[in-house]
Amino acid sequence: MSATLHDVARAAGVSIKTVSNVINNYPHVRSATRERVEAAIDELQYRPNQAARSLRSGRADMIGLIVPDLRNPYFAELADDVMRAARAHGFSVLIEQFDAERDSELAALRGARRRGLDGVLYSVLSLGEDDAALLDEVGMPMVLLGERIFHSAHDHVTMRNTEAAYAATAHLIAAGRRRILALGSHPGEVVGSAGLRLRGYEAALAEAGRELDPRLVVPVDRWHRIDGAEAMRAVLNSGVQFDGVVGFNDSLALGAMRVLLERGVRIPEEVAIVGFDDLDETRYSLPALTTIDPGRSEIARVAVDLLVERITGDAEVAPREFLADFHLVERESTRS
Amino acid sequence: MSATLHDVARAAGVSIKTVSNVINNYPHVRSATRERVEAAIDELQYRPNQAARSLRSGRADMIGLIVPDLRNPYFAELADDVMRAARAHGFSVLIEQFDAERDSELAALRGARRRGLDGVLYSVLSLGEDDAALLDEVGMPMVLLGERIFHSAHDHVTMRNTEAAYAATAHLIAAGRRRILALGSHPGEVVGSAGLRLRGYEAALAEAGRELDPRLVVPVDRWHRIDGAEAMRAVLNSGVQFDGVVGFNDSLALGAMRVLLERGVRIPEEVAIVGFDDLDETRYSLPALTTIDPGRSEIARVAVDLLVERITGDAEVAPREFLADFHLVERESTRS
DNA sequence: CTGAAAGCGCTTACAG
DNA sequence: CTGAAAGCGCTTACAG
Repeated sequence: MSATLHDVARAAGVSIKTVSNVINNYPHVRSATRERVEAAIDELQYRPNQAARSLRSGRADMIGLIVPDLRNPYFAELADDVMRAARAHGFSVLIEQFDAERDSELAALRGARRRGLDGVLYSVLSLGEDDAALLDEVGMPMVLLGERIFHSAHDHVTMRNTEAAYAATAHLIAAGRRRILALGSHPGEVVGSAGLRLRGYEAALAEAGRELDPRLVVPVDRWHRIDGAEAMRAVLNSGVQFDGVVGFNDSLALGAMRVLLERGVRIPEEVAIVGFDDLDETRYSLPALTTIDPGRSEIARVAVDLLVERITGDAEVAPREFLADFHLVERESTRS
Repeated sequence: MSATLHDVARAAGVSIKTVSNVINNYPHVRSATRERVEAAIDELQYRPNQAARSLRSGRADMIGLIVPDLRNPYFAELADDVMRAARAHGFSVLIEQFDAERDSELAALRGARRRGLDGVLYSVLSLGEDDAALLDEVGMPMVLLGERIFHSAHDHVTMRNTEAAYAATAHLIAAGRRRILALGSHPGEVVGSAGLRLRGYEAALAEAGRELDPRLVVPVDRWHRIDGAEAMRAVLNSGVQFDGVVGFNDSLALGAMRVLLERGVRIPEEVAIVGFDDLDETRYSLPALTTIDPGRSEIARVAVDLLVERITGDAEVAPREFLADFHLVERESTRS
């Protein structure tokens, strides 16, 4: 078995409390004592037992990240950002994925509790406003990412969906595009990302004095590449004319772009495209995709900061909302 | 505070041992007793304290996955596969990323120990054969993924690099390609993936009675998209003629493909390309990329199985090696 | 600046 | 089939 605090204390000729003080960088330890203890630690290859520490202190120094799917590059990049932010606070990150079904999402939330985490970042997907009560059952500090639940008692970090979609659409209008497709709507949705982004699209058209042509608002099921490709195929087959596309995320835009290129449509000459998310790969597509940088790394950093504050500090602060700064990244797909 | 075993025991009128038996599905509990205990658990919303459980049992039911970088889709997809495999055994996965520097890799290994994990899956990058001793210091069950360290005392799960590269190259030869680029070599490397794949490339040429033209073996620094793009640019500028490319991974192949398309080279008519890894996105590139499916989900499953066996079972079994089955996935980039 | 004691909430032996 | 006791390895709160 590996060495314990007692073994180190015995070897260094001090009490276990003093060893604990050294390990936890308690400042008032005489430096001679500290050195003796450190020598014993090295000698015995002592490593604190995390379970014992956790049991006594009530802290695991670990947070959960509950996301739909790491194969989706958006969440993989978010996970990377979150892990870096957490590390800066000395926290590890346990990632829990869930599938498209609601039950799987609830199971992931319950799992967080079972695993003895200190708190969770939860990227809401299927749960809606009616589920706010379920969130309270999680029973630990939680920060929400994403859009669905607006009136919950939790901190909430997200992007400026509507403003960003406005900016993306206005960018195409300024480039002289007359008929702009909104690719990725979820009909009937109001508070989700799709609803908010559609609002920005509409606002930009209204601002420019354009009529909204409902045939240009293209609904999709999910926001994966395949959905963008299929929707674009349907649009092309329907004969609707357009010269610009606002993809509600990069995957949709990339899927649509692939179909356009396949059909021999020139980008950006005939059709200009903007996406959303600034995925790493948008820099490497051909043409490189103009997109909205939603401030994801800022979102990750702020979300971790808020969560750590809840974990370590006063839990009685009122729920906070943070909206990250975004900006348009202009690349080849809209450059004339 | 939340309820403890004692609270439940008191409410159900039994000892804490009986509650523990119910929670752990110990079979010999009278069903009337079980029901009474379960009612008390529901009533009090009791959840076992994971730290206490862990301290007493010596098990955390958590494994580490140490990988270079989740932004790299290969590792994101691997992480997804590993998490699914681990869940089937009731284990969670703590992901620890490291950067390109050796020190960061060592820190990740040390962190695994500090976090009280039961074991780790470690995807070796910078550490070499000389570091085998360091691996033993990790002091917990470990399964290696990848190539670098061959003679270690640990289980090792990997793909058939040489055979797969042979198959990729042979596929291009069979399609009538005469001058095939090997994109992604690491000069001087023997036991790493690059060395092994180069060997397969060479073997396929030899088998077909072709001479090896050293100008067709293109070294790169790392295996990211940008490296494939830059290397391809250099090749095109050098004037070396070729009609086929074996990219040593998909990212290199996709980066090279982008540059070829930019220069107006037709794929596959003028140049056919094969990659390695079967990343999700190779299905959606234009043209879709022919690639090697290295059996990654099998690798993840077997690696988790071996690790769980080490954790729960007899640790004295000799180190095992497992090579996954691969296959060539033919898509547009080589289809004539 | 350091120590002796208590106890976090479980599971593990053992007993009956 | 169930119970009473011990103890996993720390940190906390207190004392000096």
